[in-house]
Order: sequence, then structure tokens, then C-alpha cells
Amino acid sequence: MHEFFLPVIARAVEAAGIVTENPIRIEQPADKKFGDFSTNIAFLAAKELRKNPRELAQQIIPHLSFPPDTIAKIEVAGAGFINFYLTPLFIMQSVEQVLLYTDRYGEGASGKGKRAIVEYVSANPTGPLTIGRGRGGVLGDCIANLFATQGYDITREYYFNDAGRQMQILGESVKLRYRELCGQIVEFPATHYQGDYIREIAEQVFNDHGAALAGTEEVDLFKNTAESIIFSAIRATLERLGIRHDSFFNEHTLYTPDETGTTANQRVIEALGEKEFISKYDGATWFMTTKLGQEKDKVLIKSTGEPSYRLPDIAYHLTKYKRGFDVIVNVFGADHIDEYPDVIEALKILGEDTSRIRIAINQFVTTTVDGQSVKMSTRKGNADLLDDLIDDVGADATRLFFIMRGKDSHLNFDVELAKKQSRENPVFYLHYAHARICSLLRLAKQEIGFDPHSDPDYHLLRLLDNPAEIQLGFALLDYPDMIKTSLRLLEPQKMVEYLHSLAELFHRFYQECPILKAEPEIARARLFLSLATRQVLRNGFRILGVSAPESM
RNA sequence: GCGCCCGUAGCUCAAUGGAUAGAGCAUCAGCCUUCUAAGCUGAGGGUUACUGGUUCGAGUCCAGUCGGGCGCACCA
Repeated sequence: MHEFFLPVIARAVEAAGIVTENPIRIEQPADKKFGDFSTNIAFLAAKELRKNPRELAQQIIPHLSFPPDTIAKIEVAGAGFINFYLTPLFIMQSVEQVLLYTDRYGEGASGKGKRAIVEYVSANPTGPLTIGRGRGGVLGDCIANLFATQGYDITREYYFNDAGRQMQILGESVKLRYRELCGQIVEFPATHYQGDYIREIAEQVFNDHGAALAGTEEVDLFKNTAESIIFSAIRATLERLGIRHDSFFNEHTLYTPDETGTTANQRVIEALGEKEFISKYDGATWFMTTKLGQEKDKVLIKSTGEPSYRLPDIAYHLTKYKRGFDVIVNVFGADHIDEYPDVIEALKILGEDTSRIRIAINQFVTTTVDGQSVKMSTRKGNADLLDDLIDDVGADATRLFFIMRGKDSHLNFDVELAKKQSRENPVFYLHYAHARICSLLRLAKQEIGFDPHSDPDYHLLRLLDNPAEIQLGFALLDYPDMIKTSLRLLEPQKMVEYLHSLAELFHRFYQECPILKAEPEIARARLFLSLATRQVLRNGFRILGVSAPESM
């Protein structure tokens, strides 16, 4: 709809002789009495030109030229808003688009020919996924889905490191538990991984090798076994939520020399060195962030000779440019908040276009059980596992609860609520609307032989003019703009809210307008409206990754 | 101490700088001889943490204060 209004308004502003730098924006007034759409361009131009906004609005209006039968009324309201009222005919006529485009309704072409990479989850294989990771995983997955709707060629990437110190400690942890199984008495340090899964992996090694490795100092076998078991567990958990990555990027490749004998990490040091942002002191190699106004330089290569995490991070992001991505999205939790500014700075220095990078940071998750807040903790054995949560509330509720709050809000995951098979649970409210429509359409086929495909006389929609019908139809037209808004803000929550309000409008329509009992043409028209609603619900559910049950 | 996020109805949360700050849950009052009542209609409930500032207009932007969360390693 924005695309419908913007050019007309732009032409009218120009025709009225108003020259303004301000972008024209369309908004939907909260209150329908101010119209279906409205623009504040007169305010913006008035400020710039030092004129009266109401007068400017009056000058613009005569030049607004819309196709016939689309706009019922245009008026100046308040101090200078221009409000537009659509005709019911235009709204219901537009709903036909939903039925024509079906699964592709809402898609756009702004990403056509562009490649986007969304990096999310990216947990190192040191343990099972926690609930906190789940939020980022679902957020990233939905964001990737949103990009895909606009025609982007999308790559979902998982970045991991199986060579660092944490992995070494993981191997050690398994080795110690293995030795316990061999009957040795071992001291298990607090710095090691405490979780029960370590014991399970040790048992696996013990089953395979017996006590033959009891004396070895080697940790690789323990580490590799652990990595393989943990990674497949992580992937299985993600799979349960419908999260599948296209690409797993191993940080280790950045440490591997290419044909010229240099590593990606080394090339970063060289390139930053050429820009005079590298300094060596205290036995380490530093990124001179003090030259950028920061308090301290940042270590890129430790005095041990190992790179710190920042160096491969920079090298990794350079690969995203080298691989030709037009849009680079990183999704991570609030604990990584300090990580990206240095990477961005380095990329800037190296001449990359950092405006291509979008960062989505999600705040932490607490779970509430019996009204008691339980704080998540990591690296201890007591971290809440994502798998347990999915067991408890199911994949749909897990996904929806993770994204039904803004990503900047601390999420309070009410486990009891998510489990409830009742009205308080928003998952059920959405599902119910869909199932109700399915049930209605089944009955329509049975009772009056309704088959939308054999006789697609969608134009019957134009017979509808009840306020409940018009409001529902209007909401359906809003869907494409809603996708764009969610994408622009990297915020799937907008979509959840939209679908909730759509479900609400449908229920009201269903309550107020008899469908099968109406006269035949009206009945068909209302069934088409229901069909269109189901289509938009489905399309939205697909973006959010929740199921669309046919019955409940 | 420094950086980022948050503070809105009893609870959980919305509100691209716009018009009378909205939903859900909870509470109260109605609606099933009629297509799924897992639904709908209505009511009550607010000094948007606080103090200033910016402007036609501030929950939103800026400064400061208070409160909560997360970071601030030659860990990732």
C-alpha cells in the first residue's frame, strides 16, 4: 500500500510547487477516524519553508490524483495531517491479490540479485545448546526467512571453532571422566566442564576402548569424540526447531596456510600493518584502537603466539566480503556486545563497506516456573537446556515465545504458560484461528460444495461491505508492508503482533458474519475472505517457522 | 569507574518523533436451539522511573539522576 500512495503524493507535492528535502512517509493512524493512511509531509515541509502546515496541506490536496474508486475521502485534519480513506470496494478488490499470489503473497523483489549471509547460533561444540542460544537461533532463522521473502539469495551460516583452548579443556574434561570410569581417582578442576554430558561422552569412549586409554596423555581422541557427539546433538536440537544452516564455517581454516604459505589471520595483520594500525609490545601484537579514541589497544596475537579471538573474527568477516555478500547480518547475544565494534573498525580501516553489516543483538532469557524467575547460567552444569524446553513446551511454543518479545527486551519465558493448551497461550490463539478456518472450509465443501479452485470467482469479494469484513480485508493488505517493516528492523516480533491482530480480526468477522448460512454469493465471498486470511496466516507462520494445524 | 540494553496498566509486553499511550493475561458484566465458546462484546485499571532540554508535536531524541540486566582478559 505504501507503494500505492508514495508516488501520488510525491507528484502532488511537486505539482503544488512545494520543494522539500523531506522524505514522504505514510503511516497508519492508530485511530481509524483519522483515516486508513495519513502523511505528515505538510508539517515537515512547513518547518523547512517556514509556512503554515495546514495551508500547505490544502495546496497539496487538489493535486492528489488516484485511480477512480480507490479513495473515498481525503482531508486535512489536526494541525496539518493529510488523511486518506480507502473505499471498501478498493480494499476488497485488493484482497483478490492474496488469492492470486497464494504462497508468494507478500513477497517483494528488493533483494533480487543480491546475496545475504545471516550468521547465527555459532556456538562452539563444547556442550549442548542452552535456552539462551535458542533465542538467537530462532531470531536468526526468522530474519533469514524475512530476507528470503524479498528475493535475496540467502546463506545461513554457523561459525564455530574446534581448535581453541575451550575445546582443549573439553577434551581434558572427558579424559578425566574417562579415567574415573577406569577406576582412577581424579581431581576434577572447577574450570572444567561440569555437565553430565561429559560423563556420557566418557562412557562412549569407555565402551569403545575399554580401559586401554587410561594412561594416555593424549587428549585429541577425547576431544574429537566429544566434538562429534556434541555437534550432532546441537544439530539435532536445531533440527527440532526447524533450524538448518547452509554452511558451517570452521574458524580453524583461518589458521591454515594457503598456497602462498600465509594464513588469513596473517593477512589481516599485514593489511592492518600497512595502514599503521599494528604495534608490537609486551610480547604481543596489538590492534591500535587507541588511535580510534579507545582507552586501550586490543590484543590480536598473544605473547604465546596464538591469535586472540578478535583476529580470526576480522579475518572471518573479510571472507564474507570476499565471498561476495551484499548484506551481512550477524545475530548474537548480549554477552558479545563488545565484540563487534573492533571488528567493524578494522573492516573500515581495510576499506570495506561496513554499511552492509547489520547486527541483531538479543537480550538474555530468564525462565519463569511457577511464577519464580530462574536465571540462566552458562558453563556450569546447571544451565537450562534447549532440548529440555522443547520437550516441555514443544517446538512451536519455543519458537514463538522466543520472538514474541522485542529482541532488546529481556525475555521472560513463562514455561507454565507455554505449556497451557488454553486461551492464555498466544500459540493457541494463532493456531486456533487457522484451524477454525480449515474447519470452516471443510464444512463449506461438504455443505455447499465450495471449491475455490474449480470456480475462482474472486470478484464476489466486492460484495462485502460489513465493517468487520472491511477491517479484516484491510489487515490482509497490510501484510506485505509488515514484512518489510519486520525486515528493516530485524524484528520478527512485529510479525507475531501482526498475525495476532489478524487472528483477532478474523474471530470478530466470524462472530458477526454468518458464512454458510448467508445467501449463496455472500457465502462464497465470505469464504474467499476466510481463504485469504488463512493464506496470510500460513505465509506468516512460515516466516516464523511455526506449524499451521488443520484442526485442533 | 567505562560501554551497550531495559524501566510504560496488578502481571507479561506494544506503540517508523504524530492526533485521546494500546494489546494479552488477571478482575468484573454480558453472548452458544446457529459454521470449532480454544471464540466474541463491554467495563474498570496510567503523573510512560525521576529532573531538565530540543520542537508545531516527546513514551520515543539529547543531558543528568535513580533502579535492573549484560559486558569491560594476552577466554571465545
